[in-house]
Amino acid sequence: MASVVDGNGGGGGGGRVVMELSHIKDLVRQLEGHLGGGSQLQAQEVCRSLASQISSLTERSITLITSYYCLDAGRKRSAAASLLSDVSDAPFKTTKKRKTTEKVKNQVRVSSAAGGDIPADDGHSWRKYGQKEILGAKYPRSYYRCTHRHSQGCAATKQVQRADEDPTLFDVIYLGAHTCVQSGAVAAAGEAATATQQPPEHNPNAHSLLQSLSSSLTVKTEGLAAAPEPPQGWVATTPFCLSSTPASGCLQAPAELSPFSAPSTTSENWGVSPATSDSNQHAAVSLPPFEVVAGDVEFEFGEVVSALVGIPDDDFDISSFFA
DNA sequence: GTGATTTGACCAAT
DNA sequence: ATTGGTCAAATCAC
Repeated sequence: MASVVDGNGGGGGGGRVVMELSHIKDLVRQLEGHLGGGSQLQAQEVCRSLASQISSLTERSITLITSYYCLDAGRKRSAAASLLSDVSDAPFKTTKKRKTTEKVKNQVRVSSAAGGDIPADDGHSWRKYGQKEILGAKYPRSYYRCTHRHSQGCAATKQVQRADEDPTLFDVIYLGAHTCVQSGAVAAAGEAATATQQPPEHNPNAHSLLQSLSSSLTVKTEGLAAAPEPPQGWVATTPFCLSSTPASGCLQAPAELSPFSAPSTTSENWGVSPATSDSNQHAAVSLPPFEVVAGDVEFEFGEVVSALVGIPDDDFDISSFFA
């Protein structure tokens, strides 16, 4: 989370955001402590109070981040706009034109599935259409497009490249948003996802995911303020598993790595693990800490969430996710 | 037979 | 000229 602000520490808002979020973390801890403890009426009152504080603190943090972007000569702001932009107006073209910009770009690092040669399933079906040796990289880059490209005109593509420093890790760059309707994965994300649809110009899959998230997440912000910068410009990132079949080896984040966790610096903190078959009906949807990289600009969950859902970040009230 | 993968070629951006 | 992204024919797997 701290990475959303200047790494050089010069940003006036950066430290404050960290402080605010640390405060939120403490409040959430208190909230957890009151859950299930004490008399019900008393606990309810305390929880309500804490939730209110969390809500206002998150809004303040968002304000700080927003003002930070405004101050930054519009660079990150424009990148954010790019992230929010509609990708449907940039469909795959019939030419072999190289596409470099103006596309939703979501960069994550994933571990190989069960230690194998391929990245863990991300819940979508992909078809490989190319492979290329990349200058300066040990391993070739593979190019995938959505299987439903022709049947449904889905323009989503992804690039997978084995990390130089750790062959068991893959850098995956998702380009474009899925416009296809996948049976299974997203559909299983919850009935709520179908109840309220966002306008088609925004990513419906992401919205489904986020709705699931909002109903299933547990808030923990362990070690938030002390989170050091990640190596090589990567913030520990993991794909969000949309798979409805947990046994298929989808990434499952430990509880302490909820979406609101601080980015961890080691990939060992997340990865492939069998989903437990407990009573948690949301177990199939796991959202480890993730960060979106748009161009060379990084975004954290608030902005990412607003971007994915399609709500302008100025209007986005992240406190709703705590409700 | 059908669909996925491989791989060399093509083309645009830099 | 170099590099990266895509195409499409050939090949493979089921």
